[in-house]
Amino acid sequence: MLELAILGLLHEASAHGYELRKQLGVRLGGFRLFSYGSLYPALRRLTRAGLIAEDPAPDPESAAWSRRGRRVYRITAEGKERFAEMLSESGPQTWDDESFGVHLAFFSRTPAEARMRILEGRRRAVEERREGLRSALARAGEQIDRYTRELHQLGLDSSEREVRWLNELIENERAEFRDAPETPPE
Amino acid sequence: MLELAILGLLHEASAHGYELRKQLGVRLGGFRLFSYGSLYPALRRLTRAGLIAEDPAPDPESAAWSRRGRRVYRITAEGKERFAEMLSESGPQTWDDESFGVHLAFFSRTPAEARMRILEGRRRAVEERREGLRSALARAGEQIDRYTRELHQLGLDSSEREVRWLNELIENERAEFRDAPETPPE
DNA sequence: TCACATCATATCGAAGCGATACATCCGCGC
DNA sequence: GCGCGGATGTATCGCTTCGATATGATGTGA
Repeated sequence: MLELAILGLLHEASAHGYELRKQLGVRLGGFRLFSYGSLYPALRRLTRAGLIAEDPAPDPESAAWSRRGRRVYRITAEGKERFAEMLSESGPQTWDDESFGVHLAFFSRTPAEARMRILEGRRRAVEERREGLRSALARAGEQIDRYTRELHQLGLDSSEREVRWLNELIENERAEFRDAPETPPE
Repeated sequence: MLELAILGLLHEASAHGYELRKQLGVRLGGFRLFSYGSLYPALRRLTRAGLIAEDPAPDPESAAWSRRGRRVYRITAEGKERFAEMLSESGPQTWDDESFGVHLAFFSRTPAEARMRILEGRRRAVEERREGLRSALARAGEQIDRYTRELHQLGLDSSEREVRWLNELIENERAEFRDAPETPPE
């Protein structure tokens, strides 16, 4: 997850760890902020795997870039390939809150069919949750703790909203695809 | 988090691991389901800490209880104490989605003042998120990726809803407290 | 009777967290 | 021009949780 996000950001511009973390906060709308304890190990993993590489010490001329201690990373060709693969993957784990959010953040780089698969998968997942909550609220009725019931109600409302939101996105995708069956503009 | 949930469930009835996990799914309205890889280590941790204890092999008479391999746990006096402490704790981490959900699931065992602190803390946290999303949507406007903007919009809507939901709960608490200043019934 | 689902415990490696440590750099008050 | 606090920046530690997987007992129904 973090690795997908890092590759996505480095795809746009080289950066160092600290900055990546800030960017991530912006891109993911604050719904997710990875800790340094995740970030730095991830950067090392990616480097070891050859998906990113550390930029050499910068030109001493450009003083702004040469702050001591900074380690600037760039994405490699292999990294771009892997990124494209990951973007298009779609499975149960792709549909959970976290992973879906990250995928959406890089959706404009995702091929149209993969976008569709991911949106529909997410919809199925949210619908399941919605049905689970519905039946939990239906059965039980009074015997369940009132706070739990409130929580279920909030969850049900938000699932319903998200399904509607997904329906709109999906409808949009379809419309766009009708207008431009090849890779849609972005 | 898991430990709080386990203590809470065992407070109500002794149980074995597999069953605890199922119960957790019900109690938390499916919004959270811990894996076995978390559960069994947690049970061992709690046992080592003396907060729960393994029930001795059950009376061979009661066949239903004596299924081989089952390890039934009960909460100890120390565990009950610790549970009460944990319930009333309130800090930034108490206010994140997961932790808040678990706390809410055992809210009827939580003292009124602690309930208030937790609800208000959660409200502050959600309001912060809401403001962050609002300003992200305001600035940028067009330059941000449209999918990201959609995600932000969904997040904003759901924060707004949750704040309203929290306001109602808080108002309820206050009303209840006015009617019965000592420990409210439940 | 035998196959299949469910019940049940358990462990492994990987990923992420929160805290913390430790430097450096920059702007601001003095 | 000096120092100080806050932001910048990298890094690691111990811990929790996850998902996959192994293993076997028990119930159930064709």
